[in-house]
Amino acid sequence: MLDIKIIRENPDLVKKAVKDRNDSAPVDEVLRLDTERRRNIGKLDALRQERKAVSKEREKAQERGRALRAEIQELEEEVKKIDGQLQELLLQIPNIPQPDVPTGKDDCDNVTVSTWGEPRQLSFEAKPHWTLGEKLNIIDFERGVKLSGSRFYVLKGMGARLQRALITFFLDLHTQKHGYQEIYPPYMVKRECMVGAGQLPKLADNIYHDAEEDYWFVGTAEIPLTNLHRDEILPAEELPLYYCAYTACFRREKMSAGKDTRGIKRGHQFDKVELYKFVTPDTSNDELEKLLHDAEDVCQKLGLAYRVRLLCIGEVSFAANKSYDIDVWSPGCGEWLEVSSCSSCGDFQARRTNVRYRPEPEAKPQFVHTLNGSGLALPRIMIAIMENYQQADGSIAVPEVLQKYVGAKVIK
RNA sequence: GGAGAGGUGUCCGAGUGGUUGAUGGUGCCGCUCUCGAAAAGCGGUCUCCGCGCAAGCGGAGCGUGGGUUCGAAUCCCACCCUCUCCGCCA
Repeated sequence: MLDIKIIRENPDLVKKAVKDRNDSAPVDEVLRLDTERRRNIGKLDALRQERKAVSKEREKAQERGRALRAEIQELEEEVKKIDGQLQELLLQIPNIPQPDVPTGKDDCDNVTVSTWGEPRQLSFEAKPHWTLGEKLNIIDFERGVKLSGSRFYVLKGMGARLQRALITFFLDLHTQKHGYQEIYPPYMVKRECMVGAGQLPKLADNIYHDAEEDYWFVGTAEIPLTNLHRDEILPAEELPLYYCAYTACFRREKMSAGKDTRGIKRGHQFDKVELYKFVTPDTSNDELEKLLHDAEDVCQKLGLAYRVRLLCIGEVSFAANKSYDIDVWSPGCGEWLEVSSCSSCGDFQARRTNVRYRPEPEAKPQFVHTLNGSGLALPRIMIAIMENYQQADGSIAVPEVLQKYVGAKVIK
């Protein structure tokens, strides 16, 4: 959520951001309601002031009191209505991109800012992971479909083991080497958490939801982590806070119907280790770079070639003001796989969740800045490992850092 | 799910219709005292909204949302959460 004052004072800046994102958020309507709201609050406060004075005179002024009550109630309802509308619209306005975010509308306009390693050349014809997975009997697509339908699969034996090894490896690396605290959050959260993280109201179509209890299934650990300190004023000395969390992630993938239906690249359920930071505003730019490096480090330790892309405005997600993607090359399916997306959200999420800190002991509380990044997404990295480390006989060599976690040097 | 108890400021804990943002203690900050520290004393110390360049002025907030009243932390209704016991269960 943006500061209403910023919208009030820089309407053109906000409108440009909305337009560049191909969004249609109603900025003018927000401005109109804001004016309306302030006018009514002025009136209301004056009436309440009078009520206070009148009520002190006890029985003497009951008649005036009754009239005031009616007037106040009417105005209160009006203000409440306007407030509700304003709030609803405010929640629809996306974050304003940072100045160094390139213009553009799709993948083609993203800018590759760095690369690491050489895309692997195999001396034989690379097989896609779905072929390798079935041959090795570590991914069972048929039974996944039998249990839950399309976009589900079952990991078996060393497949399940490899995934578990990766999760543990990621968490160990981030907690022991990068300074993150491990969190195990709920996978289902309240509606207000979805709103806080910026998933609702906009992305409702893509979220699984239990209507009876109004629980919402997380599509990323970013959601519970964003809400971890909801309505808190954090002591300045506790910042920055670095958290990492492993969770399952659930996504309806309605927007991507028919896309990536083969293999394990895009399922309704997948696992991910997420990195999340609460920081002071002056440090958030540096923190984004550090976050990116922490995610890159995982790829490097796994020996996977990758490129880092700075996303253009059209590709930056609703709550973010700047994002980098990490794409890993995978020779089997022959594509760059997005294994991580690292974003800075400024105070956008902190406003929605009301997370603040006090810069100085007596100072007024200020909103913190938040950042998030995958570290990393499991299915994509599984694909990359299987396809990059495949051998001519169809077996898969286990990257050295993973061997102690997997308990084997080769999956065959 | 059933029965009971309870939700007030950093925390503890008063307050059951009328200057109560809210007694008191505690914590925190400043000052006094001291060679220094402790103790003691004095003062300050919540958040949000509106108006204002600012100083400041006004409004709102006692789990949440409604209601009664000239006036509600205090009365009424609904819901949420915590604790204890019972039931059920990984």
